[in-house]
Amino acid sequence: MNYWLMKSEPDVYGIDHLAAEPGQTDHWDGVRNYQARNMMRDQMKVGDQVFFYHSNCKEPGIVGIMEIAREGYPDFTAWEDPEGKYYDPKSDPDNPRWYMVDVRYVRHLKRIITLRELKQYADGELADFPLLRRGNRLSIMPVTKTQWAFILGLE
DNA sequence: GCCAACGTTGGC
DNA sequence: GCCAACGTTGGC
Repeated sequence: MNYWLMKSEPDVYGIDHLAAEPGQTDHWDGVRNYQARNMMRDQMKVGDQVFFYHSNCKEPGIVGIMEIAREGYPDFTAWEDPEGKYYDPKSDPDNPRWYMVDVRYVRHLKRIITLRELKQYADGELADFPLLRRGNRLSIMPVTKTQWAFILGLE
């Protein structure tokens, strides 16, 4: 089993949105970055555990856990609505450029583990954690089993 | 709202 | 294939 972290802006789609979905499951659409796409398309497996991270907000940090419910498949938001935010004329059903996965809500953390707190371990236990790397902008990143356990231990 | 960092685009 | 221009991300 693999571990991941996925970012979303809570004003756009936060963990409470996911928890309120039917079956507490939804597709993770709108990723338009090749590295992130490759992880969803090629590496994520059903049952993988994922940290839900709130970005671009007052208190950025890890707010909960979800799991992969369906493995990579074409992101139809690239073509369903030409006026849509995620429309990309270079992607179509016959030759999809973008992929997504389905995620299922597991639980909220007992408290938000903030980016500020995680940074305290940037030179220690979380030295290789991509989230803390300078200038990092990846919206999806792998988490090692060790990092996963350490972060959950902070809860 | 600012702006540093980074990815993508497109002219050459 | 280089690289300047541009757009986006995301912390602060």
